[in-house]
Amino acid sequence: MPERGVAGGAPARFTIRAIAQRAGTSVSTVSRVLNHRPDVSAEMRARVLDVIAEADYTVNDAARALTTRRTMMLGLLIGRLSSSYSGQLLRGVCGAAEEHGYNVVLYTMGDQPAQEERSIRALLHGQIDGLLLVLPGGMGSAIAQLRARQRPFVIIDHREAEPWGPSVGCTDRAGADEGTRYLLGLGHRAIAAITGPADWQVSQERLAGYRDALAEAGMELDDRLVREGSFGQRSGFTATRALLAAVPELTAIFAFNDTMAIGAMDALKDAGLRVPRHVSVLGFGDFPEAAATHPTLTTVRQPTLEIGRHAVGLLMRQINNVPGGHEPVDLPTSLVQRESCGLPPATAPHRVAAGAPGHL
Amino acid sequence: MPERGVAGGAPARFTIRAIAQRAGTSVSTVSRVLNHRPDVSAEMRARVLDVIAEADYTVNDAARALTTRRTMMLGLLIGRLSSSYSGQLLRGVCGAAEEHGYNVVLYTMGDQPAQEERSIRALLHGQIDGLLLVLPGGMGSAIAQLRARQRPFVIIDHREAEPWGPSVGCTDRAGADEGTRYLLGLGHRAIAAITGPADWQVSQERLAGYRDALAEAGMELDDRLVREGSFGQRSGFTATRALLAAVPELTAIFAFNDTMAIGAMDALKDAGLRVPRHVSVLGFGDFPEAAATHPTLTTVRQPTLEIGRHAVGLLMRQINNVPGGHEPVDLPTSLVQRESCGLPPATAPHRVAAGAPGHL
DNA sequence: GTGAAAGCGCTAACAT
DNA sequence: ATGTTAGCGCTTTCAC
Repeated sequence: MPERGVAGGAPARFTIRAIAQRAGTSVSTVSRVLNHRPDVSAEMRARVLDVIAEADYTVNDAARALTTRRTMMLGLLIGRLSSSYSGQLLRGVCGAAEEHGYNVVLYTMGDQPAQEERSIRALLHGQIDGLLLVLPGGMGSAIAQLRARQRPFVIIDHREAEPWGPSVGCTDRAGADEGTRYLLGLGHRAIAAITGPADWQVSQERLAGYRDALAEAGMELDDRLVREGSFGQRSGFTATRALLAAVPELTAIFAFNDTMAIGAMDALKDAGLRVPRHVSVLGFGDFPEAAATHPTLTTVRQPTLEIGRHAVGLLMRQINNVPGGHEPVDLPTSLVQRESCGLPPATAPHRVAAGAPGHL
Repeated sequence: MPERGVAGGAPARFTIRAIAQRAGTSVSTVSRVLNHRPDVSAEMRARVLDVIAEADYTVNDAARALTTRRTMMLGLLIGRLSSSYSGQLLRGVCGAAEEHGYNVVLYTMGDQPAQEERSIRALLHGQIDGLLLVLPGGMGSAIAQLRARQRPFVIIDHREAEPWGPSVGCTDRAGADEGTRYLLGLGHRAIAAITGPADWQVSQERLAGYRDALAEAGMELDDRLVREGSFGQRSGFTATRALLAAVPELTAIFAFNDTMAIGAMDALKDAGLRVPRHVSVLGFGDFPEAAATHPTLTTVRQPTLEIGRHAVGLLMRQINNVPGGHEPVDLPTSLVQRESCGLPPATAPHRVAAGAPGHL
């Protein structure tokens, strides 16, 4: 419940008029100084600046927004805030926004559906100048509304069905392809995949890339080797256990994000297997913790920070009516080789020799 | 560089005046309807609402902010966005803000010092109605400025020197005390501590709690058992290695946050030691991943989400001129027992028997 | 219960 | 280079 009008808001402050009077000039001149306009004499500028400093004056952004029709605020609508992914994205978005003189308003979706309404309303109300949407999938109606209203928006890590709108993602499919080929190149043949939620577009793309690589090597996708995860660590753990039980001969696991890869390594170690000696683990994302695990995680780098930056750039183009920037963009992924992938063990299945089954 | 005035901003929309005309009434009546005022006849309200719906009208928040002197926006200034801690906090803050009809503007500090200036400027400019500050330490000048201007603010997880300002944290000292006593109760005597950065207040508090518990048990703090970490996973890993080398007889490690605890478990496993059979590990925070590690992490729960919620509550009181809420508040910590702590091994040092030194 | 009118503090023509 | 003035779209007295 909004508590509007409950009591007085901000304390009274100086206005541009007061500054003008004290400086013995007009409000427009003060405004010019405030906005760094060139057409003010040096001495006048200095005088005004002096008065401003002395009075400890600050402009009223609400008034400015009312006349300029710009709030200098961007919105960012995002779901699961807890993940490492979101942290990176936030950093990219905030950093880039700042460079454009913009601030970022955060809208979290929580668990409720249709929570995106708040952010869209804000955009429509002119509280923000543009909106960045991080959507796992669906949500077409919200997009349609924004499009109909012609308000600036950019979708992150998701591409709508045609007609395409402005979006920024990465080469998920090619990245998964490259990762899988890397594993194949090392000599692995039984490569398991722990996917993300099936209805997320990125999961589908990465699975397609995985399949591409197998096909290229003349192999088919083996259903026993594919498990659906939730992008959470626990799901990587349990999927790996199931995989180990069902397909003892596997020598590599490709987790479709780093968090699940960490869970997978946990499960492997727990089963008495060493990474990468017995089983190689490949992640996707290159989250900050990928470099902190032990062994460090080899992973397909998702340029999350750059995606955030790029999305802001596109949004700024729309806000400033610069042509272009309305088409989907995919930033390149890259393979980051660390310690968690190696040659497959000479003899398989090695599980038998390794012993130490853990408390399965 | 702000791109103000580069081109037209938002497209023209309906105004309250247009709605009034179409509904055959006055702007004030429309305003009353908009603000759910009771003094409007039912039929008039219905008529206005109809017109609003038909015209797809939305209020202009900038204009509203100008007259009410309220933007319905809160600021949140925070450093390291990548940590799990910040994700939890963001969720708490955003959720609580929403319940008050508020949105949250994010200000990240990045690496630059004095980056807090932007958020404070925003508060002073009336772009936000209040500011939440997450500060590791110091930053007294910023606080002083806010205090001098009488603008609403609340500090999170840090308590200023007297005169105290409004702040919300948790019982770090008591929590560390309880955690250490738990370990002592299990029979551990050689309990190592991996602290956070020495200049962070929370590090100091937790260290004091650790010392309290030892003192209570008639023990003194052993310098060899205390290592300074950075709250990052890697630092937990390296600190544990150093600890293992220096004090082979240690049977428990108390990491001052969960991230370092995870790094510690990694190092332990890498050295061929089982958790908790050979060494117990206790964390601090109860971050989401604490329940996802293997073994799951026993930890001192820091009510991060609640801290965020509580801070918002305090801020709202200030904004609404409700008395109180200007003193420091510490929310209670609690011990979450999971799997990573157990009895110390019967014979120590067990390292000798365990073998498998890893690639130290 | 409803309407008229006065701002909120700023920017941006337009004049000089 | 500087000043005058008309809004931006809303809320809010104050009349009626």
